[in-house]
Amino acid sequence: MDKPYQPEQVETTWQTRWEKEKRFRVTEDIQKKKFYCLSMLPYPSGHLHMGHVRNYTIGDVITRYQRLLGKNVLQPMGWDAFGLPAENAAIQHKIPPAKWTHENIAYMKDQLKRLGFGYDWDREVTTCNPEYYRWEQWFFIKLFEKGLVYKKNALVNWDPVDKTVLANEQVIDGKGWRSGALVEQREIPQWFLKITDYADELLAELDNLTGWPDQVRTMQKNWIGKSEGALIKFKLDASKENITVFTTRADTLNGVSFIALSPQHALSLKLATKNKDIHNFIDHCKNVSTAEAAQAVLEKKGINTGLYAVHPLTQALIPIWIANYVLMDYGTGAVMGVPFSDERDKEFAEIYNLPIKDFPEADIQKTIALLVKKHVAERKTHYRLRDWGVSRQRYWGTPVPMINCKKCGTVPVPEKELPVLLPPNINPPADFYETTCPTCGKKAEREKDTFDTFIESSWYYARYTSPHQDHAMLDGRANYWLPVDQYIGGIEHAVLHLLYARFFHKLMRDLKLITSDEPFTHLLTQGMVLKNGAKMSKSQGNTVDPKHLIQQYGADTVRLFIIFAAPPELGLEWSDAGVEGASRFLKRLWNAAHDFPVIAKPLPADKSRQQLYEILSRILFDYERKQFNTVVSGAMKILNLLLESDKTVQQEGLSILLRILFPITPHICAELWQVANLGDDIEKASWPVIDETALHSTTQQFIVQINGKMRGSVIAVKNANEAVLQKAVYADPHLQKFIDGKKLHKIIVVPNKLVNLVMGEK
RNA sequence: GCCCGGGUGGCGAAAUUGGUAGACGCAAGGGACUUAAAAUCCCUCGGAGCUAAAACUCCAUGCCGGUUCGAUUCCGGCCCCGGGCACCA
Repeated sequence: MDKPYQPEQVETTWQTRWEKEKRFRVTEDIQKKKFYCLSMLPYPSGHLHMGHVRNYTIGDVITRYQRLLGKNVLQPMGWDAFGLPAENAAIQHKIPPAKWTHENIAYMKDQLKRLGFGYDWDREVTTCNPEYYRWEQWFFIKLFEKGLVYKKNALVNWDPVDKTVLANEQVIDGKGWRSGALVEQREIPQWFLKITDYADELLAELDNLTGWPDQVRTMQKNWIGKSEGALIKFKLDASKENITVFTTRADTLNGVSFIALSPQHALSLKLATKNKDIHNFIDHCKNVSTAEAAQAVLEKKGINTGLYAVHPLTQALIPIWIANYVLMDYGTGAVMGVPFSDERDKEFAEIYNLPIKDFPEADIQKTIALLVKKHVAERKTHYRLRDWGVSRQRYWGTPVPMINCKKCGTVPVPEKELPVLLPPNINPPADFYETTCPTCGKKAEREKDTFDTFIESSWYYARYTSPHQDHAMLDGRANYWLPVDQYIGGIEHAVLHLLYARFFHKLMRDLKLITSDEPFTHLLTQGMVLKNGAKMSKSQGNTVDPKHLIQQYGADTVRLFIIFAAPPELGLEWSDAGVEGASRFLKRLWNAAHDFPVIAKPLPADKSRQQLYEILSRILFDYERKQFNTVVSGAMKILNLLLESDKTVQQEGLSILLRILFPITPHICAELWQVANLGDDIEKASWPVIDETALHSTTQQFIVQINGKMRGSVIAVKNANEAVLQKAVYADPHLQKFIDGKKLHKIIVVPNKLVNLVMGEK
């Protein structure tokens, strides 16, 4: 009687062995080809969810596959540990954010280990530890010294009842999520990184990122949004002032029927001081979240300023309005309203009965050239991309390492005083921020704000390469491992995280910390694991904890199922059904490996062996294109085939089967490799290759189509030509009725696959 | 609203990228084994028509149209679902 398959026992055995042998610890080895495989690090929210399992299983499959190909593979793991949920937990359950975070990390780390992922834990990064964020503070100061950092006023969501700044996520239908109060946009001073200085390079290099999905490259291209247009000046009728608009359609200048200003435009604000109606309108416009999506769906509203601008060509007077759909962040905060050619302008014009002027559209480039010549316009390249606001009015984040001195202004904290540590608790004593100015020595105050957590996730991948380095942000090891060869993470990060990380890489390069231009050469954007049709998230309370599945079926079954359920890039609606099938397959594999005979060297040239290698060649192809779900189907086909095959192929087949499944279900394959007497350690075996002799055959099946419709098939010699195939088709009794009484016009042959006879009436 | 994806049996999906639509699996139904159940094994399984059964025919990849000998795949238009929209991560 066979020994029954007990996953937990098998998995513990192998996990213990791998840990003891430090199997996944790697060092720089110039003799071997390196491969850096990275999965996006998790936010330690409490438990792993199915999205994590999917992400990390894909990463582990690629890692173990590359190891079997003989490469020196680095696969690290860490924790994106700063963020809003820790503060919410602190408020709701009175747990300090640090305690909550570290407990979550301990729990989730256990879960990752239980799933058998091959990480080099020696390189673990936890972003809320001072050893990590001190280098972020150091780096920020370097950028400040280089002039890549500046401070300016910017809008935030303000909850007037709770008296706090709200994240966009915390604004629901324009109201604060806890207080229910109508939010207000409020202007406060904030730090910005000059990502726009890098806009051209970030855009141009997208063309070189051929290992990235086109989808992501397109999204980033559109996000950067480079557009060639013109600045056009409109003189005010009643004064010497001007309004400058940016337009990509200077050729529509003749169709202008109004000028629309953003409510935050300097002229709008100036008018508000004198005119109560305008003041009230601008105030009213503030009652909306700063999120672009919220503003884009607003009903269009405006107010007439009573002022007029002079049309630069016709000298006609054009009314100036303030409109809620004009964004201050884009262009100059003022647009020329051309209802005839622009949908939004048209909608606005219809609401306020502004004229819609008909005019012939002209060539844009020629018109701009002409307008420039007449001194009416100035060529301007504009980017949709805005500088990155990195200040957050929060406790649980990296403190901004700056000091505000009344006399000297803003001064960086001296390098030797880094790191600037977090306050001891969420409501620090008033004197906590008191300090002295490093320049003049007088009393001064430290910055209370912390950094956007996107900063931590913009360079963690580099820090993994230089673990335990206390004297520098990165060291020489970084250039051995970077860039990352394969990055895997959710499609929801297609723009923000991946663009910021690219930006940071270029900043680190320009500060001579690394030499490469881009951080990630290949990117796999895994589809989201959905529950009830929506993204699994803690705030929606629809996460699924894999804990019970692992307990019931074991890690290999969970890994196998999540890989089998859908191709990596597609969304996956979660359902527990189907896990049973994965478990059943592993039991059948277990039993088969115990039953199959050990035979020395038969290698018969039979049909099963040919099929075995046909399936294998497909599997090897699927590994290369990372379509792992069909690797699993292929493995199932091989097992089905072997169970029906002659004993002579069974051991050869099993050896192949275990090796191609090993990256997906490593524990059971390692165990069965020993059981089947194939060796002590499956990782010492080479990756399977195709035996061409097994595939050798002289004949081939050809699909027969008549007028493009499949009507049967014929067997013919390999590489058969038109004449041979025609003869075979005409000789086939089954195909007679499609041929009789018809005239052959044309024969189309797809080599070794198909023949199509195009026929008509005689 | 704007940008990017997706839509194929009851369900997850496949189709080596323009050439056999539905591989592989789940669920379901029937059978074998069993005192019984579980487990396991075998068979059926998109729809309609025609059959005693097979064979065969037609329809079918969100909807409408186009290109092609041939379209799930390419092009145009629409509908629905998901992701992102700069302070969720």
